[in-house]
Amino acid sequence: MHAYRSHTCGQLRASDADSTVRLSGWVHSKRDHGGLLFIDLRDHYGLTQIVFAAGTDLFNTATDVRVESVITVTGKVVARMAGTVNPKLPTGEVEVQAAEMVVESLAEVLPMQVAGDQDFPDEIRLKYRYIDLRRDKMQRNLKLRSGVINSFRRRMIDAGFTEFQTPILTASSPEGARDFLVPARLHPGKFYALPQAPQQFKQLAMVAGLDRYFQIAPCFRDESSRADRSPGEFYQLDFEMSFVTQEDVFNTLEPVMASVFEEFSNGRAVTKPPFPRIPYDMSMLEYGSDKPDLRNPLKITDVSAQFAGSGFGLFAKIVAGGGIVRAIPAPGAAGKPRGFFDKLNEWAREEGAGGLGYIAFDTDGAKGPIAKNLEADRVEAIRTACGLKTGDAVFFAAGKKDEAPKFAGRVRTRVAQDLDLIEVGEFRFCWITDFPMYELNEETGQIDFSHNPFSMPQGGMEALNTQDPLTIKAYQYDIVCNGIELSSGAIRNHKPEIMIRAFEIAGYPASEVEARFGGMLNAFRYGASPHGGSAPGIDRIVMLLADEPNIREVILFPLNQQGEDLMMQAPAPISAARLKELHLALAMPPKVKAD
RNA sequence: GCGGGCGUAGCUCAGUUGGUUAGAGCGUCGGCCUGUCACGCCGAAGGUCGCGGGUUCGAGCCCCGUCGCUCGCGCCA
Repeated sequence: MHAYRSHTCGQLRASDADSTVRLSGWVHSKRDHGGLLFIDLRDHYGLTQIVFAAGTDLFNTATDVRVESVITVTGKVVARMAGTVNPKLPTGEVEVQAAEMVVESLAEVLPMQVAGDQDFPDEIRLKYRYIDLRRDKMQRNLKLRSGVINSFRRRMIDAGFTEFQTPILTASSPEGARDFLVPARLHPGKFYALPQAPQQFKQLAMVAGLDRYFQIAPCFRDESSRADRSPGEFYQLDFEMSFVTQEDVFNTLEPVMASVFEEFSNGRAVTKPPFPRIPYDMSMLEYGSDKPDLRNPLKITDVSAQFAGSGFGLFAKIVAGGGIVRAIPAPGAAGKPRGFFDKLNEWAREEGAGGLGYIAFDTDGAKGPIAKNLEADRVEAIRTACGLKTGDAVFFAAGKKDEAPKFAGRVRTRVAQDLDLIEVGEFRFCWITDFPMYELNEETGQIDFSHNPFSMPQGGMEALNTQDPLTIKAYQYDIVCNGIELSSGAIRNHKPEIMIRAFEIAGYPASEVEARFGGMLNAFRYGASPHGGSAPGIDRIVMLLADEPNIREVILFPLNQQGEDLMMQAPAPISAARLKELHLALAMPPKVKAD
């Protein structure tokens, strides 16, 4: 066995000239000049140019080695001649004159190229992920991911937290998503669930007196993927604290989050703590979303009153029928050509809205179909309510009470994009607070939990017993950055009697609560500290910092959108013998053939 | 489950109003080249235009169906 590298491919500098070195790595690119051959040798640390002189066996061997083969080269480091220095490479002042070469591994013709910046389809990238990962961008993203996790871990420990591991084979948790299940061989007909989050375990850790827990926790949910949501599995910075109020949780996480982002932001501005706290109701009104992108300066106003009983019959009718009208400002848009407004109207129809009305406040008065029919004093009232001046325009999202606010939010995003108002290169954080405890299920007419049933209701038992359930808020909060929800969290309900009452309102009898969550309820009967926490998503944070539009770009070996691993061929059928051992029988849907 | 986009050489893409033998770059193979660094130059191979059906004298292009990938909705408290 020969010796491998004495240096990495990113290491050599002018000061190393005249020393003899040995480098190992991948053939990144070859430039064959007939009598002279250059190879850029690549490893995790960088590129170094190797020179092969003509007329030797070594030269012929090197000529035949395909790109992405792995070689070890021994030779002398020489300073490059004037005019041949490559300023783009840190090692560009030197090159290695090859004297010996060992071919460690020959590469066949590649399904995708590593050098260059050509794009390849995800199917190929995922099937040959080990080649895709050789590319510079992927190496940088994964190093960033490691750095972010390391930084979180250090800062959490510095903040007095201790890291613990919670079980992977566990029982179904109350997160509300579909579980991944694992058959229990020793218990026929029974299944483990993979944790959707370590929710109950971290709460039990608080009851155990561990005071401040955190974990870089793997979580598993059997739900559809999105660009910012990987199918199946993801990682959270899961943490929980005893004897804290909501403000204590905010004050603990904010400096950790802000400093991790500052550490890796590359000069992009980061919101300084304290982050803005926006109550859920206000967020839905002003931003039309519970995860507002604060880089977008536009704010929505409710103008239902201005249209009630007005001359603009369409909106007047909507308001009379219990609907609402929201106004989205479009600063400076009054001068835009008719096509600008038509295009948005067409977009709104594609979005399923009736259309997108507008008023343009031009120098010679209010313009547009709505302004023609709406009384002048009402037009002026809208202008004032929205804080608009001459030259501005305003769009209207009108509809049902539960639909119009969200549509207004999409209009807000779209208008800001079209007017180029979103400040890129910034990280704008906020907390969304005071989520409703319950919501009305439109289909069944019943009252459901709107978020986490284990949150403490604001007002406690008294609120549960005296208030209209739909007006009760929870100590439940989200942290949002640039319109992306990084995490939900809550002050938990640690009182069994309040929990049973809270479930009773949502239609669950005490017996069922005891049956499903008896473990945790019991724990709360033997002395439970009040506690709360949160769990920011690691993948999304790295995605934001890496400025990547898709979460797969920051995951080592991601699944595709269908939840398949094209490289490892998962999921895969299992043998009849294994099925028998697990006491399972398949009942295939008619469309799918068992393969 | 539903909707949008895409599917042409190994890869990225072009392909006119439906009209002769479907093109380019990268990659591959062969040849030339001693200072390149995405080297350059010459040449070659490589195509079931995702699949099936239809319209037409004629389909990569139009229509219907279907499959795959992707983005979104539902779902994800």
